[in-house]
Amino acid sequence: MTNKAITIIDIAKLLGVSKSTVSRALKDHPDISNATKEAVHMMAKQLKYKPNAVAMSLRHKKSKVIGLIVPTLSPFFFPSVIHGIEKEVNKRGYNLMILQSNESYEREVRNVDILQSNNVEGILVSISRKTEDLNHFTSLIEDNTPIVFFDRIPKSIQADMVLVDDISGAFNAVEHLISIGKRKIAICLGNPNLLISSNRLSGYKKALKKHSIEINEEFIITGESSEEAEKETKKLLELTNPPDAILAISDLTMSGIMKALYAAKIKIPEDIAVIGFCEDTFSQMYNPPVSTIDPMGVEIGKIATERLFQRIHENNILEPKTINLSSRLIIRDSTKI
Amino acid sequence: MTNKAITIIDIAKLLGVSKSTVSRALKDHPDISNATKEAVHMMAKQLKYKPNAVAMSLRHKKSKVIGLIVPTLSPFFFPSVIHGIEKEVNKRGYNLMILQSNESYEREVRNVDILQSNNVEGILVSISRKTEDLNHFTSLIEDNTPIVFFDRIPKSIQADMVLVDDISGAFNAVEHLISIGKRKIAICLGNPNLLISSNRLSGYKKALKKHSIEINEEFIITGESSEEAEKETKKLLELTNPPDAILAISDLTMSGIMKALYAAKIKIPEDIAVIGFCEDTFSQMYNPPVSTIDPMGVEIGKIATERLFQRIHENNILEPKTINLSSRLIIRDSTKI
DNA sequence: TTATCAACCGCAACCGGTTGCACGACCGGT
DNA sequence: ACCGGTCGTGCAACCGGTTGCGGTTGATAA
Repeated sequence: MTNKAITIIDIAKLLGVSKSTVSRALKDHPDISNATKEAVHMMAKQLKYKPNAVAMSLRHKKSKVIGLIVPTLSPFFFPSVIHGIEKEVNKRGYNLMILQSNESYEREVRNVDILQSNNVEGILVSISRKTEDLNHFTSLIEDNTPIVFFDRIPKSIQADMVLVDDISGAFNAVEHLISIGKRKIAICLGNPNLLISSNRLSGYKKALKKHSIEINEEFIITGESSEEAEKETKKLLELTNPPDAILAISDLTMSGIMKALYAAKIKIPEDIAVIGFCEDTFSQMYNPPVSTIDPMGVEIGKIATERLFQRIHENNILEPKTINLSSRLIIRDSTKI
Repeated sequence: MTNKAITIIDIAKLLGVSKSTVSRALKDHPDISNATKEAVHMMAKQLKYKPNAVAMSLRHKKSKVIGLIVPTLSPFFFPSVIHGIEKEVNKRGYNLMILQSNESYEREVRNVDILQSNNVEGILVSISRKTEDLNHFTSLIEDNTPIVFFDRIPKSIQADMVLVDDISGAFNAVEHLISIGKRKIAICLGNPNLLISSNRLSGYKKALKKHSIEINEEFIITGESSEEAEKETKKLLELTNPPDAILAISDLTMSGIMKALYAAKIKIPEDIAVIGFCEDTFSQMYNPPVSTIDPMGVEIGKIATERLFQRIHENNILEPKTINLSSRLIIRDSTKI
């Protein structure tokens, strides 16, 4: 937009009418005669007039923009969520402004400011690992800005939340492993600060308890990166009594686990069955394709966005609600005995 | 922002000064006395004043927003690019508005309009498959809007382009396969409308020619989806004289190829070596990890954004330039004999 | 002829900042 | 006492639209 863009004033001058007339004509206001309307529309088309969204945003305090804050854009989960969000946002004629917090509290606060400054009509957030203080969000809520948290949700705040039921997800995965005859079931966790870690762990424990399987602390390992997961898995394999199944908490850890198993020439699922919380696309890339409790990134994005627009359209007077998507267990060869 | 936000007028009233004074005080204008400045800053902090980016954008015709149009947000390539872009954009205090064309020409045109309407200061584009007519871009360029095309570039337009050298990438991949003793080399293409398909194919042919290997049309297959690639690969394997190496043109095709090879219990790389244009993260998920000509999504995003800011800062008077990143050949077990 | 009333359109304020210019106060020098 | 120059601040226009209200015109009714 470095060059001068066409404005309604240009049209008005050329047509010898006032800019208010042009404005009204362009939106078919009944006050304007058909002749004038047609002339204005013609001229607008001819000059390739494009309404200035910024000016309208200033006037209406409505920007038609939704803000999104994610901790990271690295694979695998958040890009999928964005995929789901963008579709819904676009469908409604809105646009998406994406900001990354990079797992930094300060950046997150700054990002909230930026979105406010830009008059976004609603905000979708997955909070950073470092975020403890929630003032930047509570003041947003007090300002009456529609907001929906997803996946990485704050523990104590009155607002909409969208997440998958990780506890039952892990529970089902472990029960599935038990159902195919596995009893020495390991779990590889990710970052312990994340709610998903503790939730999935508790689902894991719950399932073992139900089936009277003792919890073996040696089977609970942590791998925040693929490399770490690989290393820890190798240690698992060296145990005098190694596991016969592994539950991976994320795509990243799954990747490390599979590398370790490949390297050790473990037979999957005969020797060790494998299941993980993997986005569907990626879970099929392994050999064998791995069973998965779909983290449903795309769906989360979709549902969170739908809820946000509900808020926007109903003037933000809805009661805060937590939407718990039940996760989908997809069984593939890695757990088919 | 449903509630009334604090404006400089609020500050002005409370302090009994004019809004111009507040405006100048907030940006440390030398005309304003220190006493006034301090008072204003105090009050601003106290009221949690946030400047209205929309108003400033309207005044300055500068929005601090970069627009991005991609054909799709589905894995694998474009999310990586966005990862690279967002980092650079954010580093410079700008924000990113992301639009998807969904491979539709009409949506692409609409998206260009939207970005113009929002006064974005620059645009990054990877064009849709359907795009033949380029008027929406040429008029942008005539309007003097900084623009950089990446990856999916239009054939005839005077503008900056960023892409990886696919021809030499494919060439090097094939030479690498030859160097490990393979001569019956197949290639699995993707959408034939894409420049990357024809470029990578021509690199493939060039390498074969150089080493006096006859081109076998049976070895040139097409799989736009993973499933299609899988099916076509199976057909390859049933040939009386099947290939001893396969070059995959994308993550998606690689996924299908590997599935077919797994199913047929082909030994990789002994029976068939495999190499593909895969994002690094994903290429390591296979068993064995596959060699790859890194499509360098993140880097493309980074370089394209850097170039765009160069344009923005130098008033868009640069000569159009095509930046050809040379691709990186990463050798992993799938081609290690 | 004059009051009435649509139909059609323009004026001006507004959204929240920025900025050129003018203005008043105060100073020192002559 | 008068002039010139700083210093600090306010006025008002501007960015590009929107909109309440009021004005003009012509036709129709009284």
